[in-house]
Amino acid sequence: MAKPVPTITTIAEAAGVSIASVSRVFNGQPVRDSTRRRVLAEAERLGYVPNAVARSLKSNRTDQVAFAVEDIGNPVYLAMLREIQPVLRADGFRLVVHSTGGDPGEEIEVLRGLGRRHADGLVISPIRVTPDLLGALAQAAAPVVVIGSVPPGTPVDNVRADSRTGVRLALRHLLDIGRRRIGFVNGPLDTVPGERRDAAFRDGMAEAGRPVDEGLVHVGGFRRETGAEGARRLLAHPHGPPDALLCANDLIALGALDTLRAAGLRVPDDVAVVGMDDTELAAVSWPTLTSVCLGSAERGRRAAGLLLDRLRGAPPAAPAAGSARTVTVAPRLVVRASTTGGDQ
Amino acid sequence: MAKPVPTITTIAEAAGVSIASVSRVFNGQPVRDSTRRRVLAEAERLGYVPNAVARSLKSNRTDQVAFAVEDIGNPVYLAMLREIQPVLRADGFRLVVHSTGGDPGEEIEVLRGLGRRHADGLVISPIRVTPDLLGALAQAAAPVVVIGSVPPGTPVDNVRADSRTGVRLALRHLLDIGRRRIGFVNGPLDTVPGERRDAAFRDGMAEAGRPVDEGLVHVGGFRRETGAEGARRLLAHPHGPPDALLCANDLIALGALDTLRAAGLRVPDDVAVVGMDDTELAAVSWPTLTSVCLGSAERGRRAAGLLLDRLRGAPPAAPAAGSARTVTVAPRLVVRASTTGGDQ
DNA sequence: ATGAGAACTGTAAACGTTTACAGTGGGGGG
DNA sequence: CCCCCCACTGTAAACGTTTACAGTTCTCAT
Repeated sequence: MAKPVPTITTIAEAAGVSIASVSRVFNGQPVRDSTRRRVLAEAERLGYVPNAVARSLKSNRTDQVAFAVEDIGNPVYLAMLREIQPVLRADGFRLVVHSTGGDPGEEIEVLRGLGRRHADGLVISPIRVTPDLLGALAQAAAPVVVIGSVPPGTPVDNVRADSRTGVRLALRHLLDIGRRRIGFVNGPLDTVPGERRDAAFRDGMAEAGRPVDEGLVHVGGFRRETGAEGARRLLAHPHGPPDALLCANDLIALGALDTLRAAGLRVPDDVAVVGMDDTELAAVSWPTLTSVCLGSAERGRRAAGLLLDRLRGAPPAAPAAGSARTVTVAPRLVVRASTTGGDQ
Repeated sequence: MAKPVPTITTIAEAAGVSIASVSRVFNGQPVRDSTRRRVLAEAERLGYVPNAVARSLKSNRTDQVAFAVEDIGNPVYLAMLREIQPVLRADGFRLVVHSTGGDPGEEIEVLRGLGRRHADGLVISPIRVTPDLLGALAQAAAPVVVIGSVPPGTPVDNVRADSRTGVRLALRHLLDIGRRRIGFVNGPLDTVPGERRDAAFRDGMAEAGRPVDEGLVHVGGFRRETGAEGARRLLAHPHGPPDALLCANDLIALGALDTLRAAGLRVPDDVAVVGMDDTELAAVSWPTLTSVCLGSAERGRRAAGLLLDRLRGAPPAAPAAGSARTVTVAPRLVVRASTTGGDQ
């Protein structure tokens, strides 16, 4: 009852040709028509399927690309995944997904995996950029594209959002609709996005000539509870609640909406709320959420494109010194009811 | 400037031992301590990393598992993915994700991939079960677990939801809160979930002794627009709008909420709304959405478990005739504001 | 019919491992 | 002091392909 899996040799014998001919048939190389037919017939009859592993061993390609993020459930990373997958697939690559939980150790492990030849390339969006990670990036055994920011000089292609402009867009919008006391609820400052958004908020306020009231700044996680909790704290401000809330992502904004609603404050009449990332949640919440679109989908698409360039180009996998490319995706403010209250 | 990637042979020469010893060092087999140290030192120095492809060729394992769904962006599948990944990872498997767009051809292609040895196993959630697909399932070259229903006798482990009970829970709840004219907005009838939910709705109504008014049944896609459009049609019913709406998934329900709000109807006072799948959207919408949890997360977890059983067990990969296991996950009604209006 | 050349085919080596089997050497019991 | 056994190590074959090279068979012009 042992059913031996047929190999190229099995087929060669059955068809009375050499293994080279069988190989050629399956690689579309020139073969006499009668030979091809015989081989295909036997392959069909015996249920032969070429072994991709053996092929990889010779060709040194796996036709796989890895995608590593903190949590694939995060709508931002999901949006990237949805764009990356079809682009790679069109070029015949399969996608291996790694949810690292944000652990730099695991991220480095994934980078190592490139050396093991698990994948031909990697798109990674590290949430914390440690020196170890940078070291591993520099020595990666296959092309890597980073979604996010890396220090200048890092020899790696990268696609970044422009938080600074994004925050500025949001602040300008809030000022435009007449808000003056603007609160800010952010995620952890030791993450790249957290740190960026903090700096951008302060710069943006300075640009607008508004002092930052530390009593109106709250820092927590990029989670809904942080929004709820931050809003509670800001509402208790001695000078009364702020008239606008800038939240470092949509989840935080949703949490803030919960608190505001519970406190009986009207959005946007009493407090305008702006989120960031423009995830699908923004369109679903009530009121619908004005949000800064940082272009996750586009970042995913661009990253996949950059990676494919390297993958298609001959071996010079790692960017030759100085040839690392940086793409910056422009942010866009998507105005909804939580700041204008009109249409819903 | 060619930097030859070191192989087991390179290390063997550098350390003055045989390749067998190097191999043993990296596989934790008994080796004299001094040997081990020398090998590890050279490996470190030369940056040797074992080649997983070559290893796979010998061992006939890839340490990869594939997960194939229609659209990985769908919250239901995403919930599965989030559970599957850590379970498999704990056993050392990487996850290859396939978004098939619901094309049976692509699904069959993924099944074929098992024969090519792309992966050691597969979790698949086909949205349409065609005869071809069943054939491919029966002949899969590696263990497969189906999330969803397959005809009895199909030699494949599967994990299914219990739509019937789920719908019954929803109907009973709606009846309990005094609703009598219950509308139903469903997805395509030629998909497994669509067909199941339709049957369940009709059975459930029959059980409750309520006739089904076809004017209160709408069929479209599993999309938000279908909900909006279905609600519009049902509102125009000659006897007036229904007092409750059962929607075949949360997206449909959200669309319905949009329409109801636009029409000035109050939810749940005028119309109660129930969704299905209990995705994160349900908790975010306004009013928050009562939804039938069909246990996607648990289905994912169970599926991963079943697959691991097969993967760990010796070669009898395919279930021996009749040993296919079926797990049914119990549904649960999550009551929120869209039917009780209380807490929000 | 013959030869040149094209078109195809076969042989064998290589890809980087794992592992059965056959050494090799040293330590301890007799 | 010898021998046996054990622990370790080395040799070589195998995994299933691709491909350089050499060999074979055609085709066609002469």
